[in-house]
Amino acid sequence: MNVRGVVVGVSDGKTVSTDYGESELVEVSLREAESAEETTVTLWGKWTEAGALLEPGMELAVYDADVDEYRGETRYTTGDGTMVVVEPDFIVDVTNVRAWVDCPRMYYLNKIGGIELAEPVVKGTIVHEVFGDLLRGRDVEAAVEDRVREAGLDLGLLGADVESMTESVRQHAQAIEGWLQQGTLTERDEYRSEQTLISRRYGLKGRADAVRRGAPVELKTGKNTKRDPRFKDKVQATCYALILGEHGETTPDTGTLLYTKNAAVDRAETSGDLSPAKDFSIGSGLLAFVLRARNEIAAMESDMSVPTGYEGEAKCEYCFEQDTCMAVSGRLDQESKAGQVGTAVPESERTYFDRFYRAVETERREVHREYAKLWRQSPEERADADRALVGLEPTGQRELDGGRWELRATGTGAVSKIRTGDLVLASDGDPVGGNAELARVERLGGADGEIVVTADEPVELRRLDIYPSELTTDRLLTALHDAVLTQSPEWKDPLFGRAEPEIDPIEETVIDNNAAQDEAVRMALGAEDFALVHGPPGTGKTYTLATIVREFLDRGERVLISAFTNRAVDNALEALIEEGVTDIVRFGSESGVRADMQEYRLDRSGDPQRCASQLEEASVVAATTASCGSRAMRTQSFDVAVVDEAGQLTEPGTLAAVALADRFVLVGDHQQLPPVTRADTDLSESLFERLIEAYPEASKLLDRQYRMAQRIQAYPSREFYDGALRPATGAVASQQVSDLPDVESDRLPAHLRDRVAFVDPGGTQKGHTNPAEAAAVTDAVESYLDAGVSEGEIGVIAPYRAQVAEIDRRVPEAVTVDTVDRFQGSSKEVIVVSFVATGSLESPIFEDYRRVNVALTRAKKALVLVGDADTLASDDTYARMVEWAR
DNA sequence: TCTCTGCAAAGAGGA
Repeated sequence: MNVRGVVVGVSDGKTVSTDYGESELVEVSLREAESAEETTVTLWGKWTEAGALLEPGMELAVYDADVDEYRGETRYTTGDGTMVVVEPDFIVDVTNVRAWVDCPRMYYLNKIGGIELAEPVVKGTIVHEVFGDLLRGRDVEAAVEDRVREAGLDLGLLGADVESMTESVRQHAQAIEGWLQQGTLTERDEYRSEQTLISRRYGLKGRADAVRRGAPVELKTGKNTKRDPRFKDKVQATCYALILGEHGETTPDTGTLLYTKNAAVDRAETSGDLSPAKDFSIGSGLLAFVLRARNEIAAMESDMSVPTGYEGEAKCEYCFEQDTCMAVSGRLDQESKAGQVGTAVPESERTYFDRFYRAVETERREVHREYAKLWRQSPEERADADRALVGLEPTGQRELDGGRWELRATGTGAVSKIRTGDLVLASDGDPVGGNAELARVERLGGADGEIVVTADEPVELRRLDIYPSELTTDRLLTALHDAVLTQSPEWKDPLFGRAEPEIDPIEETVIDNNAAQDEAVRMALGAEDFALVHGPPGTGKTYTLATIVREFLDRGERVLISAFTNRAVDNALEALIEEGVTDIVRFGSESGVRADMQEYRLDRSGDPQRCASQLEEASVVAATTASCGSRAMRTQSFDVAVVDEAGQLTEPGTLAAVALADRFVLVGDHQQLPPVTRADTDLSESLFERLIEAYPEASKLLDRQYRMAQRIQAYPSREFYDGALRPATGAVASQQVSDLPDVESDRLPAHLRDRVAFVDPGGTQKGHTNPAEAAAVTDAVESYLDAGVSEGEIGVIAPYRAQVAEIDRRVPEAVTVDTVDRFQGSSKEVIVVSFVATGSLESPIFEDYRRVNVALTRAKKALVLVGDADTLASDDTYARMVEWAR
């Protein structure tokens, strides 16, 4: 029997005499998830360790428990083959179990500090890729050369020599080949490389290097002359065996570790066992052990405590990370088995670190909840199936040069969040238990409805799921680590309120036709610590940013340009190029960078020296904040970081960029959309907003807007900018649709002749759509088209994606229809907004008034609001908006 | 049923 529920209470452990001698037991009372009834589970023997980890409120799953009838009530007890899982919804990565078994503190250090760029790591990555290539039947020489080439930037930053790296990788590859040949298995079908494995049952995920006849194979590029694999390596392979057992009919009873460096060890000098491949047997004891280790991690993460190292058996004197461990322990004043060195950062910084650490980890839990959506199979459970495209019909697959596969299918035409360029889980219909591969979306919803993805292995393409990645959360932690632990006290002073930011604006005028922009530039150039540029819609903040960057460059400074989204980074670059700056390196993935910026993109493959010097010698580097946290970018330092759309960035997200520089300039608008987070935590407020409130004198408001007619900007200015916003010129103030070529405003219906109009079609909200509003929006759009406004000059904004789809069906294709969130940053001559809500404004989407600000301020010459006037009037802010618009 | 973008991930070493 399986039982799962929330822990209500845990008894003290006790020792009892049984037929088999003395035994330990712990009793756990659970409220069952299914029945909501209370029941008791008795944990025996080693499973009592789980009892020690449990706290009321935590979840527990017990699989294959024995059932007892005790005084008429059903009780459960662990027996042969029972598996106990603490907090099963917390998805632990297999490599983390490996690190934890080695030393729990190592797990924590890896998490907060990331793994630094180092030659063994880069070589390891290359050899793993070659391993995959060989399993897929690729020629060794070609694979080695290609994979070394691809690591060009990393190798260059390390100053590594290509020839010796290639030679070394070749030796490792030969060890792999030797192993492949000596096996009796020759058919490729027996192998499966780099398989993504996700366990719902045990709360585990990972990528097995290879699976051979259903058993895990792990590649290690180190040497091991013992006969047995290293324990932590066995643990890793056993985790994969556990997951494979869940998905297949049986749990594999052996695993293989492949130590490829053994092949290069001089036989004359070593007496040990130099065969690279070492098999080991996987018994029930080891399977239960790895699960208990996984449980320890899940329990520790549940209360977010910090491991000390005493939890494990590791000997600090043998540990390569001993120095790092002591330094981190010292700086954060954490208890540590290795001890502490150095002085602790001030208490306020430790509190700050802790506060944001918890916020990021809370966010991580929300990412984990998205895994649960992967295993919802039935249509009813797929209520929010916009995270997946299901019911695809495979239409073909072919092998590409370099061993990857192109997979094709036709879709059902359903809408989802999946977009071209996304990393997704491509599967045969079951992303968890079936055949699934990480894949890249190459094409989506062409005219023929065909979907094209590329993956390492062929899969019958029947379903695509968004792959919940922890990359962002991981990088927020490393940014926090870098800022708090490695920056100087002086750098941190104003961030922690110990000193006012110093600004000595430069004297000379830079922008002579806009006083606020000019002052912003002069402040930014004269900032000792940081300066803040507050740019409401249409105030030329991107131009101001580009001018700031150009001025810094003229003074010989090295500048980092960053923003949360690729789009914002590319926009900033575009403005900089217009300023005549072209000595630029755009750091980012091919799919992320806009087509017209590809020529500036750093090619990370090729000659190491060339790759590295392109990055190191660039006076301007542009990257998203997520990329700023990458290993390569963390090796770089800048005089100044200039961050655009800073109001959209979490505090640690901003730190990822600014921690790479001596000083920084944040450009943004905290009255527009805040950072996107899943959980409501300290991450919801941007660093920009915090600093602008703490140090208004370090900020400059750009108060002249070049976008909206005066009639349009009136309400947003009053409501969101204390009335400080005004049109830059008379022409801006008085613009109207009849200014557009071939537009005759007398052809517009009377109610649309004003620059701002309100239409109440009297519809009813249905789910997240309102068909009557969609029709009214379409009418308004048609009216403007009839009056001569061209399709590309009209935009439609709705709060929900469902309504966006509803409207999109009805209007010509060249009319842009999108959610508020995705419209931020752009503008149109004519904007029509659909509010959807009728009856009540009780939806979180209406709570944040900044969203309305964004919607209204996209319009230049005409703005039409379509909504239910009575409903909107039920909220003061919206009531004022209706009054203004009517 | 709220909105959303980033990211390949996992990769090493030795008493």
